[in-house]
Amino acid sequence: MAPHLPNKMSCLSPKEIEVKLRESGVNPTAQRLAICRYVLCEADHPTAEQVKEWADRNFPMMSLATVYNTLRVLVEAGLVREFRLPHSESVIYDSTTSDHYHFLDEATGKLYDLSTDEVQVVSKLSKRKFKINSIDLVLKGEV
Amino acid sequence: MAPHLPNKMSCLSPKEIEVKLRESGVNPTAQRLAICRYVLCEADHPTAEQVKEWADRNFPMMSLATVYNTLRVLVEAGLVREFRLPHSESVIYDSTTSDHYHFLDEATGKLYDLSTDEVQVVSKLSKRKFKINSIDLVLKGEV
DNA sequence: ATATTTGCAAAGCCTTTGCAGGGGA
DNA sequence: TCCCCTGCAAAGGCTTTGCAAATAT
Repeated sequence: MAPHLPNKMSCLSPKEIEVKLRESGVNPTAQRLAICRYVLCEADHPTAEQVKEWADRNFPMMSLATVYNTLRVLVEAGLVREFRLPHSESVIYDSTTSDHYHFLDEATGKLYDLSTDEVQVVSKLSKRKFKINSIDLVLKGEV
Repeated sequence: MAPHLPNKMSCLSPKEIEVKLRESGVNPTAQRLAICRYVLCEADHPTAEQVKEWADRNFPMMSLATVYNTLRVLVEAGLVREFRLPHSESVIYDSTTSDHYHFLDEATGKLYDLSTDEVQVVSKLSKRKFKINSIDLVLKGEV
């Protein structure tokens, strides 16, 4: 029923996450590892607030600033992408780093990943005039 | 060079704007007419701040709250759409109410309208499972 | 007279930043 | 040691809201 999740880094071990951080030039501190365990594996398009709530339950004493700082570090390292939905104020963090799109269930607010096989964007724009670097696509409707 | 603008309500007369407001169930006050003159005709994907700057120049003594309130009224009346770009904090108001997409020139920040002829979204999702109500598409790159 | 609308100021929400203390290499 | 990280609190940007005065019907 749900579209499959393209290239999501699901269920990496703590050790694998640590390696991943090092490879990306990020110092693997305890807080960063913890947030990665949640954001890269367990979470599904979380907001910073949801990460903070998770931390309060699973890694007490982490400040909100650290949550935001860590998420920014992960984004800069390319391990996570961030974006906003058109009508939401919060940034959403996405651990799926390959090209993909989104389907927003307007009834529940749940966000599904869509592969570039399931949905395609066809441009008839002159490639000489328009150089496309990336595509943000959100289909909105009901599942 | 720029893609053509689909269905933009360009250069309506004040009288036509007034009629449009009434038809949409919006009381045509002086402030609302003024903002509509800018947003529906002159402006190009303005933010609330840009509307306020325009008002300061052309319709002094209009408060920021009135700008926001009026924009919300216009959105609720369906005369204007609002959305946010993935990496911007500000809401953008769009007077083009027919289906269309956007191209963001990452070098300049300028936003172009794209018609659904110029760019198409092809869904291979089961129509039984996914009912698509609307599509938000932003191509990012350089012109 | 009654209902809307305006405008100021204050609050709200999400996010970032300054700075001091603390930890790892 | 030295550098980076953490965390608190304060500030920042954008938007909304409470309420009284002004306006329109």
